[in-house]
Amino acid sequence: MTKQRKHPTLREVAKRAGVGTTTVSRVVNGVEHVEPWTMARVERAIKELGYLPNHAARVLKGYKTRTIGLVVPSIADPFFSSCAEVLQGIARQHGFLLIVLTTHNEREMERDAVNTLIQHRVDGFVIAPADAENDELRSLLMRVTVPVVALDRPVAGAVAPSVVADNFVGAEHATHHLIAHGYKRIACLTGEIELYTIRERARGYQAAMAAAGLEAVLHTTICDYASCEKAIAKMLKGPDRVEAIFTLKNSVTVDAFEALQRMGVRIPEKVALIGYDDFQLAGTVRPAITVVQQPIEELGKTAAELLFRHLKGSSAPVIPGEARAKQQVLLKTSLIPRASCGCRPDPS
Amino acid sequence: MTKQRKHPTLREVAKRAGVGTTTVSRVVNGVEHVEPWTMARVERAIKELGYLPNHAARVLKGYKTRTIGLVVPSIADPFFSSCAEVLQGIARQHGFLLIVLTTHNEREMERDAVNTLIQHRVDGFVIAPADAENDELRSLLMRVTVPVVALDRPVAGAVAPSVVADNFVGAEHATHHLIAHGYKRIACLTGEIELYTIRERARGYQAAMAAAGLEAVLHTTICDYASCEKAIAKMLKGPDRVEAIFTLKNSVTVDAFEALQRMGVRIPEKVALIGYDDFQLAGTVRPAITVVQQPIEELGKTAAELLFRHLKGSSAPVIPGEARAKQQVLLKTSLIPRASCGCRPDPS
DNA sequence: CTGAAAGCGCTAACAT
DNA sequence: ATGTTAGCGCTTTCAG
Repeated sequence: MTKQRKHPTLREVAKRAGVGTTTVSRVVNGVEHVEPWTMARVERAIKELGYLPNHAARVLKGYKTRTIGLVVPSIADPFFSSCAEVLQGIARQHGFLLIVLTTHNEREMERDAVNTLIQHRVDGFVIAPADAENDELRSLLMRVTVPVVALDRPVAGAVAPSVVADNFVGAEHATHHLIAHGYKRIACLTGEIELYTIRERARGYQAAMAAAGLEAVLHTTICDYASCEKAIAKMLKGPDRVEAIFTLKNSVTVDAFEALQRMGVRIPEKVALIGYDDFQLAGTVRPAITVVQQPIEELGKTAAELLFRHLKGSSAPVIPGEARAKQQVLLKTSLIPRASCGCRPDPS
Repeated sequence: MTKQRKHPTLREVAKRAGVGTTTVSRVVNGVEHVEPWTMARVERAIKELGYLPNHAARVLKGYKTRTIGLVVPSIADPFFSSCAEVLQGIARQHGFLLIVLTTHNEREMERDAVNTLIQHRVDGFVIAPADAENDELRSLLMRVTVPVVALDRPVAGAVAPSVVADNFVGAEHATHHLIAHGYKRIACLTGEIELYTIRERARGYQAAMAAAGLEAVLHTTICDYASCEKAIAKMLKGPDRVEAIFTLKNSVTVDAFEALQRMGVRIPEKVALIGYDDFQLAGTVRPAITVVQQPIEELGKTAAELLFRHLKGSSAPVIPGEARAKQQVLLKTSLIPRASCGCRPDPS
């Protein structure tokens, strides 16, 4: 019952079919100039041996690897996993494989990830850089000779085209919305302020507040439920009582909602709430939470399409670094008005 | 400003360092017997050229690819993306890469995925089979000479070791819990009954009902909010009014909750609810939803560890198919009692 | 301690 | 229409 221990090679197929290796290669690659009869025998041999071409050998011969990479902070994060899903789908359509690497927003892991991808000779990759101002990453990317697309966060110096959501305008818009409701004291809660996206959102909030002549109240150190509850509890007492809260990331939105609920603070009557980023039950909880929704699928799709456009276009010699198209795509977010901002009286 | 267009080769490094290719290879692979001075020069050349070994060439020489695959229905699904995250992390610890392939539970895509992985000569892979009874997959897996681990769903015939949660007992337990609360008419709602996991859960529900001498009311065609609401509306009227609902998958749980809420049916007073699978806001909504929680991280971790144990162990010739260890790991689920089952009076 | 050379499996001239 | 052959970049005996 001994099965073949090794993968059959093209030569073995050739021998079995009684033909030369070239012929087998032709059949495998669907090239013409093969007698139907020969072809049949070769195909039979292939089937019998369960032959599958050795990818490494093909790559060594100069073939593309037909593999792309995705470098993201985390794949468990719904945002990035959705992007990954889209990217994987499009890659598959093109007959490409997807290698996923996570960085947890650490520069070192990011560098390793990119190097690994280069070493594996991927044909291109998509990356959500931990830090836009990372010089090491920039120069690394500069030397890369395959297409690279930045996702969700740009790379400074236009080293690669990028596809990002308009965090600034999204946050500005949400803040505006709160202001239009008549709230004056609007606080903004977040953590991970070191991230590009969060910083942009914070800037948007501040800009909207400044434009309305309102004082910005920005807490950037909310890292868990406890810190969130504490911050909110403090904001709710005293003469400067906050009337509305704008949370800049999903986890903080949920924590804030939970805290408000536990403290028995009615939303939006006592405090209004808007969160950045939509999530599964945002419309189901009571009150339903108003959020800024990001075009997640579209981000992934656009990045993928951009990548493959460069991939297909660059059968001509690839241009590295600065000469690359400096395409920067900025995608619109949308405000999903639900109940928590005060837009509608809580529905039945 | 012309950058090198191609990747530098080992030979180029050798030439530049004025040594033979063997020496460079030794330095790259950290083998001894290299004069410090020679080593220094080689390392300098490597740095200057930005040399990274060509993975394909190494593989062709018989190296392992140090790559593993993951074949799952969807990577956007929180369950599988969490598994993917864990797997990726463990792979990285071992210096391995992760290739992700999605099947959408379609046999054809699954077959293609496995073939692709074989072709890429991955060192092993984890797969969540669309269908345990798929003969084609079974024979395909039989011929595979690298370690394979089934995740979340087993493969019939013990063709590969598997790591799955105990869906049957989990559902049985939840149903028991409802019965213990005194409910008699307990309905079970789900879709995708063709999936192994769902079928097991349905069996668990039926077993528990039968054991209690209760009549099972099983709806297996809930596919969206509308069908869910309709089914619930019907169950709520008439003399056979349902007292409790057990939903077998996340989306149905959420839909059921939403429907009950919209219809103004109080939970758990009018109808109790337990859902299979925990989710982000299950504890935050009011009433908080009682759920069967799966050990997601542990599933991923166990599968990964199993895979790498086989990977490391099998430096000895690999045994294909039936001879492989028929390890079947069954992981416990846990019931998270919250308010929706009637366990606690709604907390403040 | 170091280098020359063989060959992994495949494709693509170049014969025939 | 089909076979022969030379490498792709690397590791690895085997000699020096």
